[in-house]
Amino acid sequence: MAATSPRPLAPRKRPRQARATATLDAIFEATIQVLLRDGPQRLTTTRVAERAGVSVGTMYQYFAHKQALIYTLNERYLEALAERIEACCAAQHGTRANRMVEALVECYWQAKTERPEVTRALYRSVAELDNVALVANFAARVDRATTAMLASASDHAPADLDSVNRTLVTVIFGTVRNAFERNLPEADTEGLRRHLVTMCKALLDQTAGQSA
Amino acid sequence: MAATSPRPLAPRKRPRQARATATLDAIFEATIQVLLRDGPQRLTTTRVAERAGVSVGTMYQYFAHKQALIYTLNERYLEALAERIEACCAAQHGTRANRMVEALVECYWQAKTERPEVTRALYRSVAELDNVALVANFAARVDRATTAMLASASDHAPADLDSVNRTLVTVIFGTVRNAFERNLPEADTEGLRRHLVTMCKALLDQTAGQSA
Amino acid sequence: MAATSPRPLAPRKRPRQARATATLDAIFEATIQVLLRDGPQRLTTTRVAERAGVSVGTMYQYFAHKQALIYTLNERYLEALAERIEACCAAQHGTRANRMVEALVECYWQAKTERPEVTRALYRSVAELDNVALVANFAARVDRATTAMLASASDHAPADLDSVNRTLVTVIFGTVRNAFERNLPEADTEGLRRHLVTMCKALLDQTAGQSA
Amino acid sequence: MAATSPRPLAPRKRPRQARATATLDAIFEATIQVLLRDGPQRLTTTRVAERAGVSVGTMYQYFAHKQALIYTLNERYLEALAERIEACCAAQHGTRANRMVEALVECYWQAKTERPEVTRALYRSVAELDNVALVANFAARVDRATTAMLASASDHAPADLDSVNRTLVTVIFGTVRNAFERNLPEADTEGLRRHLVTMCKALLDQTAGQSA
DNA sequence: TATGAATGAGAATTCATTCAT
DNA sequence: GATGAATGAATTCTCATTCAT
Repeated sequence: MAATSPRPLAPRKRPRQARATATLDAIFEATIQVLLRDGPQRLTTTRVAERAGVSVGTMYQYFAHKQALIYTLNERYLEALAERIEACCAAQHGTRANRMVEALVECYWQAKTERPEVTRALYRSVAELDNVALVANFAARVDRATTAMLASASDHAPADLDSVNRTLVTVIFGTVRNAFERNLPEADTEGLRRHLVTMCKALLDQTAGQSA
Repeated sequence: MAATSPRPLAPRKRPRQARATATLDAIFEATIQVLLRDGPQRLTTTRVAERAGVSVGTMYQYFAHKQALIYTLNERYLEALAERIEACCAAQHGTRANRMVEALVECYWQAKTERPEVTRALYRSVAELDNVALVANFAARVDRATTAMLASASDHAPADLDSVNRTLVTVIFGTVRNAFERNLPEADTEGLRRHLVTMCKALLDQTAGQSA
Repeated sequence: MAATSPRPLAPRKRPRQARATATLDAIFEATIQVLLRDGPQRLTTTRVAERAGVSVGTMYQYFAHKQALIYTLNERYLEALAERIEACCAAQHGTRANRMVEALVECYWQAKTERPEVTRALYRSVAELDNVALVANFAARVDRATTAMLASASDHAPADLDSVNRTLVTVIFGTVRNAFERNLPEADTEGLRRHLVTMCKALLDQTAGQSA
Repeated sequence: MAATSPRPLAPRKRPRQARATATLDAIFEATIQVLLRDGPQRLTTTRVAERAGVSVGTMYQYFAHKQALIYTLNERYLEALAERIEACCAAQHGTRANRMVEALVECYWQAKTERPEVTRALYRSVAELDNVALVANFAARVDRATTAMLASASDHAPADLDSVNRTLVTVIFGTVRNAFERNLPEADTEGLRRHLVTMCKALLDQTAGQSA
């Protein structure tokens, strides 16, 4: 593909027609399928196109190069995830901190577990690209949402809100990822999640400046 | 995940001569260097060989294929890490649970942070291969060590030791990984770590069956 | 024999466009040329592609691997040869057995001698692959054709048709191959052929059950 | 190996000690085994050495290069075969032509069938090298022996001895080879052989100038 | 003399990308 | 626009041969 450097990672065209959207969706879905079936090594443009039922040429109408495809796929996924988290946070505004943490864990866990293979596939594909910007951007968005949520807690005002927030997010996201990596059985997963909530609440308790 | 064909991943020959051991070490080190400098995409056998100062042919005397190289590299790393954790756990036998957790976090954090670029490089390279077995093996070893440690605690006997142990390990390892992924600045890292210890201790407190 | 792994030997894609058919033909012809010029040892994919005036990549669009190319080349050749023999046999239906044998020797000899270098090249290339299936298939087809022909002879009904047929085919084909291997001069070839016919007729005579 | 051209194909040293002879034998036997197990494509010096229980280095003490090994192997085999045929011919001196032909077929068939896999392996390996000289030399030797035998027949003097002899040899050798290639079952083999003898005798009959 | 580690040219194969139809 | 054949640089991997020990 056009080897201009730095290469634009966004999709070439914004879909205007329904047909284009359908094609894009098919391509994204195909990418995930290939990732799952063949692994990141065998994720080739040809395979994706074939699976998506379009020609390679068509794929190149939508993505200037392969990296752009993977990038956009992850971007899309993180975008949806971020929105979900934002919604969850917004919904908890003004409630008690404990409920907030419960909701956050629930929301994230749920989002990751709905289509576990997809989660797994994307975890692997991210290693393919220079994802620093992507992840940083996602993290910033999430931080903003969770911080705002926590700040609105009716019963809690930690001494260092940012720090506590960062810990919560890092611990929750990291734990979920590790659980995936270890391939924990369903049974163990449930206990882990309860423990995780417990631990988060404990952090809130111990970092509470003064109750409101 | 990836349907890697059942190719043997172990190294082809065990080094018999001193020269061979040196060669092997050079190859491993070179792999890490290339991984750091060029990223997993540009990790080619030629590049590794060149950097290691040997010929490609030599590399293939020791590794049946590229995957085997990456696999063995990770295996080696996890082996060393496991040993370190085992030593740490052994050293804490019989102490109080709180100290144990502190030591575990300290040990793991330290191990990962000593050569952060290496850690990062390996985190990325491991996505290249079918690492289920590798990770499972490492996890089992660590679980054994930490469980034994916790069971020996002078002041603590959780109702469900295995479950608590699993949570602790998952949360600690996951948090560290996520911290790496988010590329947290040194300053924030310190606070995160203190929080993590706090949370782990809290879990121990709340799951204590009866004090000894 | 050789434990060739069960890789599909059929061509990867059937040509759909005229361009593709031309490409395929060029590749086959180039393979024969390289085989003749450089021998089976120097039959490399690069050389074939170059000679065919296409890129290596193109070759790999049509053949999954080098073996498949050689296999298909031989298959094609044997296919044509079988058709020729079948036509010859069909043309002799109902004639006298002696004429049949004459025709068969003539037909086979002719087919092999038209482009002797090609014949020689293929005899050598076939050693490269696990040709059991190929040869068996060809043999079965030929056996069917010659048996049917002999069975229709107006003047002859051997006690054991199958056995006689097998001998005739084996002797004729084997003799021709050996003549090639010994690199017999044109002059000697003529006599050999006459003798061969004589011998085949003699076999018919001596195995005749009863004349019709 | 030393790339002098034309390269000497004979073994580097004539074995003087028992040890050397044993090593040579092991190498030859290993070559055949590898040929059978892995096919001519995978016949590598390393594999042969390993199978023979010697180092590659040692192999290169005996053969200047791989071609020399294969060449010598075939040479050895053809040498033994020629000797056998010569002995057989000598033993038939002065007998009747029919007996001669019977003996020749019997002898050749026997020699090829004793270790059929070896025969098969060598048939394939010959394609690897420029065997014209080798085969020509063998053919000449055999021709001399069989011609001399036939010339001594008590009951037969063909008009054109050379021509008849050539035919006999070509037909017999070719038929046997083809039988191998077709992988004929034991049962069919027996009938084929009887037919072959019949045909050879018929040729003698029909080319007899005058009985002695 | 024997060994087997090292070599590196050369072969097979892959795959992102282009472009004529 | 869409297609898919063609491209060829880049990559993996092989193996005959050498040479220090």
